[in-house]
Amino acid sequence: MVTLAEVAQHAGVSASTVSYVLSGKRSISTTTRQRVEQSIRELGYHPNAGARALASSRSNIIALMIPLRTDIYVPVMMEIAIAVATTARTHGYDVLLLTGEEGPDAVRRVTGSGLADAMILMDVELDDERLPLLRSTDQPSVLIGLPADTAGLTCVDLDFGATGALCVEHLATLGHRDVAVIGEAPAVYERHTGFAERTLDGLRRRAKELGLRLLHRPCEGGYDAMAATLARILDERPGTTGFVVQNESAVEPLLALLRQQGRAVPEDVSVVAICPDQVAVQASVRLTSVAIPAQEMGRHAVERLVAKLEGHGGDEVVLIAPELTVRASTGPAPVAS
Amino acid sequence: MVTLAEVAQHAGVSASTVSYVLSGKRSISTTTRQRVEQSIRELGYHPNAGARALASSRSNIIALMIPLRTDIYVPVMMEIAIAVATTARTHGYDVLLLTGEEGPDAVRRVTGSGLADAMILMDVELDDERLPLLRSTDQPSVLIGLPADTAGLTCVDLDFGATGALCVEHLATLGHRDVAVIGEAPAVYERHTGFAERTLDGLRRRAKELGLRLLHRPCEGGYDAMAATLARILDERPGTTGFVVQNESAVEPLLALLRQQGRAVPEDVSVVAICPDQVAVQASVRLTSVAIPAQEMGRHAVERLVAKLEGHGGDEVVLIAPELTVRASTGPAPVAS
DNA sequence: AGTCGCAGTCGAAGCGCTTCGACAACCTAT
DNA sequence: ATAGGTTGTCGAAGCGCTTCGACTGCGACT
Repeated sequence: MVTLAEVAQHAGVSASTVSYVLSGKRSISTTTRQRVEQSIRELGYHPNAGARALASSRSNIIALMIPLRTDIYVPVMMEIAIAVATTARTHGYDVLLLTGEEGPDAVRRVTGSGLADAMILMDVELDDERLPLLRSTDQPSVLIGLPADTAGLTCVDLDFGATGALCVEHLATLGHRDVAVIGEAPAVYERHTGFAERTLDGLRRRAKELGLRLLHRPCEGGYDAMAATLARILDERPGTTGFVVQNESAVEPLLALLRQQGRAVPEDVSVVAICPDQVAVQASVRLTSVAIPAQEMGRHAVERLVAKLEGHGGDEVVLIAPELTVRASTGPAPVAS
Repeated sequence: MVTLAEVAQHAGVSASTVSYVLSGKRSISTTTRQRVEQSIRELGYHPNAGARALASSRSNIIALMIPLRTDIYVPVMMEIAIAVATTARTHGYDVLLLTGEEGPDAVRRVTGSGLADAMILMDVELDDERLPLLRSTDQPSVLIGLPADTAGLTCVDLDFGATGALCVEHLATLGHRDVAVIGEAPAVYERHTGFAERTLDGLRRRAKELGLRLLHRPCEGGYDAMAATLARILDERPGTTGFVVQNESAVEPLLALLRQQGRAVPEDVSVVAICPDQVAVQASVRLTSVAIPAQEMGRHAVERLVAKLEGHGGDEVVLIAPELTVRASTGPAPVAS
């Protein structure tokens, strides 16, 4: 284990000089710098993270708290996590992975121990139990998702309200009057996850403004659940010609079921999905969709956080504007019979 | 920020005593222990991670290196990552998330800086470029996946060879003679990912032993790719009645296409999948499958690693025995026409 | 009664780094 | 020529913890 002192000795300078070469916090003559860098390379020196953290009270670690539930919107979470990790690296930070399991205790532990300099929370509920703690510490943090009360918090999220509105608008423009919403699993609404409720809000509001009839049904993923849900919808509103789907794992089952019932997409019914682009493209019908910009969300979150850590940039809510991409699953409403 | 010294003063003991109360490395009288614990609670003390790491040269952090590619077997990776994180916590470790992006450099950085005490590598290729480094440091590590040469390494993986064999056996028992394998994307084979090649090996070997004809085709996920692949297979081997699928995102497209072509599952053709149970259960036909035990793999990996860190347990290859669950997608081969 | 061992506690020496103040050497302006 | 400012370097003081050796009583041996 090579230490700073050894590098210093090897280069014939003092330890502090080596430190300044590394941090760039004081000017160093070119010759000295080069000599030191040379020694660092020759000796294969790596600064010790613990010592650094102790002396500077900065760990250069960002904690990322991901939801424990592995059953829901997994690819999105994964993509965000990876985007966070890679973006963090470009700013010189590493990422500590926390699962929701510990709940608020994890927040306490991490802030208390100085393990991480800051944290990013995912899967934020409207009235999340971690928020009071977060507000009470001076630990910089960013939420991915939008709680009910954003006062004193920095949040990054897709504008799900606008997303809902956009879906309705698209279907309305095509002449659809009866629209069904296939939502997330009931559990997601029960724990008041912001994005699901906001989407629904946006859908309802815009539908009302445009005079559409809207039927919302939560739906577990999978074929059987989707079959039951679809049957109920068509029973209640036989004239439904437009679908908005906000549950990745219901998309393919829905398409299969529609096909099976002889309803052609997009000739007879139109389907708009809210999902990552990859899902939309890989489906059996290329889906008109509003993308969930997972990477962008992860990147933004880290960038806000780094800004905070560097002193500039305060609390702020970043809502990413939704974009609807028209593909092959939506078309004009069939002429009413 | 409360320090050890403050706790010590508050409790009327020396700093070292507090330290020993915390670590349990020396015996402490019950009364002293209680007094110290009381002070810790009252002051809300949290040991400083950096100081601890510096003094003890142990960070209590495990690094987890996940593949950067988000396009492939994502849910499995996510599930493993979460299992690693939660299992690590139960042993008092936190998890640092590294993406494959940095490659071998990440290994160097982490071992060099003492940031982590040990590491877990996922998505190991047969001839992985990180292995030489791993062998040359004394940093404990565990691989999830199996490289070509396991000498001096600890590995945890599903026994993919046996998995392949098991799939073939099941189909053979049902009387199928012509079996097609829908494999992972070509890129997966090109970079010599162990699990894909081993599965193929197992499939081929057992098929040969049992006298089956086997046709292997790599396949990108998604509907279009699957359509093209299926067409080629049926063109080349019209008598194919058994399918083994090892690409989650090809499963549903395959089922849809078969249905569309009037081939009933399981009456006309049987399908065996290699995928997490959740996928098998949620598919439009409940799939006979060999489960990928993601959680178990993550848990095992951490437990091996902790054993190593505590000094017992050396290098070892843990191959998890595959289990095939019969569901609704396989049945007797149709009588030959 | 004297000795040994052990449980329980303390003091002090670091762990490897950052950072502050000091200082020497040099370069301008006056 | 001198005061003042820069620039580059160094020494030393920690950061908060762990851990080693040493010390003090005490009960259990001979």
